Amino acid sequence: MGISERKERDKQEMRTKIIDAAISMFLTEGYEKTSIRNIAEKIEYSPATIYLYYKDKDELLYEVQRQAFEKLELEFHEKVTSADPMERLEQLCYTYVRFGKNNKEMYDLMFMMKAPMNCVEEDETWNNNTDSFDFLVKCLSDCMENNLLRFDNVMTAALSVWSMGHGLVSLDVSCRFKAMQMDETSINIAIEEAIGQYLKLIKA
Amino acid sequence: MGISERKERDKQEMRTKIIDAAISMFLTEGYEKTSIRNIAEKIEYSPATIYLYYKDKDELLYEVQRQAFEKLELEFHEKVTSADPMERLEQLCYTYVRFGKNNKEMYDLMFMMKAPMNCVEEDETWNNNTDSFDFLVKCLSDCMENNLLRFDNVMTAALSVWSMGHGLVSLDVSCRFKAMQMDETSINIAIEEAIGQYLKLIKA
DNA sequence: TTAAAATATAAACACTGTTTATTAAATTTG
DNA sequence: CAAATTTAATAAACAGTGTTTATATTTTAA
Repeated sequence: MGISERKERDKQEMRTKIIDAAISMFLTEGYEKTSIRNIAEKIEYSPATIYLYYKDKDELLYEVQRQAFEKLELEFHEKVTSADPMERLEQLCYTYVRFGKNNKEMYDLMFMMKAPMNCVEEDETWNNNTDSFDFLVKCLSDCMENNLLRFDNVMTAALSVWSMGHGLVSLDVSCRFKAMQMDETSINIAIEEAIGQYLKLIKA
Repeated sequence: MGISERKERDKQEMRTKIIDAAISMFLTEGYEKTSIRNIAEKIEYSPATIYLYYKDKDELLYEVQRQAFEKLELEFHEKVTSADPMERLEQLCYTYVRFGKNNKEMYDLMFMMKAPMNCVEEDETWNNNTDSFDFLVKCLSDCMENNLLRFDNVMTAALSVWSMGHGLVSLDVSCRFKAMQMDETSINIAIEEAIGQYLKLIKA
């Protein structure tokens, strides 16, 4: 029965073909400005064909998000290498913010896009990013077990650290730091300073 | 020459009619899902008429943002009333976060929408929100002049405080706290805790 | 080789923001 | 007051969107 296996391979190949085109276009043009027709044109298939492999445009986004979170997690495992818990936390924070700044469009798809989150729904779909989040929680627990942090609740700690990191990145990604009359390099410096400062503040 | 004045009044009235419809629809349905045709239908005019009063859909958004920032500033002046600088900072932080949580769709238009910021352009358009930001800077300066804060640079301080506040609100608005397996009330409590915690941390 | 199943697509539907040519109304001028 | 002109509103069209359906085309099974 090699035939049905080859068919399955072909199907996966096609899905990959589509998602690769989608990724590259989402990242260069953004989600909204990328149309199914454009993706279809890029892979030289008709628009309707895409709907044989993905339910709708949102499902393309979910898959892209999945891969993006994989990439973030990989970055964590590559860059958060210290044995010292506190040093690990520092590496984690800098890695997170730099990941956002180096992959702005991707960061937008992961953490800022509101459209397909659909606050209401129950969603199996959004079991994403828990890995990365768990990574943070683990790191914070390690610090707090050794009384290295001025937090008394791990979840509040995680919420705080994440919010600080996300605040810095997302205001930058959405260009809101324009409100501060500073040039780009000054802002970049200030952002790194802010992280360092924050890390000092939360140290016990 | 009362005629041209009445015409000017009529024109303003029409602009108000349009923007009021736009606001209410942006806030209930969101910017993307609100169409010019829907707005036109609501005010019982043809879609093309709107273009006689506003250049395009983005210009509607800019006007809505302007009014939203006015509302935030008003809230600041209403709720940030203490004479004590440090107490003022606390009031400011809580006011900001609660404003975001009570006006999620509006907060999205103000601080999260990427579309019409157009990072590149020079924009006179985006002289918004500087008032609110200046309010924060003033508040922080007052604190720091009295050595009440563990910051040594006002701009870094402003960047940090804003990022923390924005991080908390925007992750909530965009439903990303779903990654933490917590119910809504727990998250709301944790957010308020995080602010209190942060304020303690930055106190000298 | 023919019948059946899987795959791809053209065409259509109901939308979108925006522009243009046309019509209707209000105002100014002779 | 009537005619000419400016102003205001719109219908219709353009080029685009996500998505569905009915129609080929190709591949597999009998």
